[in-house]
Amino acid sequence: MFPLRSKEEVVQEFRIRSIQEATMRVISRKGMAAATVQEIADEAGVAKGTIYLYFRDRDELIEKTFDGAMTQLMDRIDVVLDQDLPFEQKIRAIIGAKLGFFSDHREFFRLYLTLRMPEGPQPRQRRQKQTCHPQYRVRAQKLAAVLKQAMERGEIREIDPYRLALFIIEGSTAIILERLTEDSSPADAADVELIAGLVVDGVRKRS
Amino acid sequence: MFPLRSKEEVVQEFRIRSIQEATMRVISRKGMAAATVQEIADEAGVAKGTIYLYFRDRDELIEKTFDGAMTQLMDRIDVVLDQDLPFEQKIRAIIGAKLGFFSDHREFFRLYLTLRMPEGPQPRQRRQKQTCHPQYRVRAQKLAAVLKQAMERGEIREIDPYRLALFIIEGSTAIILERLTEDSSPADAADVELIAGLVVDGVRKRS
DNA sequence: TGCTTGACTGACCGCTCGTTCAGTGGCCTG
DNA sequence: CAGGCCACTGAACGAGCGGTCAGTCAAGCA
Repeated sequence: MFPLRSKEEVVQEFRIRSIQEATMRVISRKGMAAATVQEIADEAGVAKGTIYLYFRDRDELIEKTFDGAMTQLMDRIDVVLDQDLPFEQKIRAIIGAKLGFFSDHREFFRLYLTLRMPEGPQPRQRRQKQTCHPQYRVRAQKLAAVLKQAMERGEIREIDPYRLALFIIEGSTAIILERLTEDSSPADAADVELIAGLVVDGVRKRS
Repeated sequence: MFPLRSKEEVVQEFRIRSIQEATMRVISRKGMAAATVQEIADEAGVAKGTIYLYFRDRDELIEKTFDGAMTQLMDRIDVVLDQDLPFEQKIRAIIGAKLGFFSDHREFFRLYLTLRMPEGPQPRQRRQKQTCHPQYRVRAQKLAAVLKQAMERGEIREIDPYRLALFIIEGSTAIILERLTEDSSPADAADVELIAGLVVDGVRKRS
């Protein structure tokens, strides 16, 4: 009979979600650098000051927004990575998960593009803090581990696993992002098949 | 006996080159958004005002700097694309050209990362103008045309050529950029071979 | 119903950075 | 050598931003 969350907590969560969703929309419209706190506030239907009740500063807002979405994506993929499947099916499942996620969160992609790049070699930037995450490398390493396993099992040939992981991730991401800019894309399954086929067989004709 | 360029022209060209090179260095250090005109001027050893003698504004400076480097890269690749070579050799040559270019211009990569992304759907941005180039798409289309040719000749199997082009470009770029962050990379030829092998055969074991 | 509380507001502040332009000094010309 | 020219300088300007905080007001309580 006791409510799990008090009324205040519910309101608070709602605010945070509203603001984060507005952040995603604005960034996907204007890009990361051009997204102002004022515009995010307008989009969320709150005053600028309200944002600072829930987030320390602009950087924390963007970081938390990104992390939230990224965690969702990672969770979907991790489920697949941890399953014990033959290589080809695993690739299909991973690509499918990724593709589905980007379809569900079309606004996310601009943010993703801006933040996935490797962190700068220099100690600190001025305008945007060290938001550029190591997550990207962690993800690639996780995939690399799976690929290495497949090599040890003899399912695929021996290639530098980390490079292979990068190749698969970026190659497939390119196609998935392309889908987002298209008016009408082929069925999800068709592009999953296309990418999986490329990874497995390359461009070589199948016999 | 008449000099091809007057003294003034030489000085002018020298200035422009100095400033553009400084721009690349600063952007590669700080990233695009955090690179200020003041720091670029300091790096080039001129006063801030001098930059505005040669470039209308910051956007033109960055755009011209990017275009210059990009044109060099495109020229290198176009030479290969227009040659009449069997598919595998062509892929090797293209990747080799790209890889060589990024080795020669390590500072370029940060700029490249920032600007290659697809242009925003919205009419105009605030901070940075519509600098995001269609060049990226043009390049992908050019490669797609070559791939289509190869399909018609029966050298490779039938796949959506544009998607295939994106996959190859982004996949290979990921590995090439990775090289730039490594302390010591394998020989150029080794990575060219790795990428070409992935494109041609995928991960399938060769018989 | 009057009072208290605190979530929310938005005008304001300080600061950064792109851009300008009056001033300077070195170079060429007559 | 005098004088004009002009590439160059950097202090100053103003736009625009992130962040603040005194004030507002609706909801809950006594």
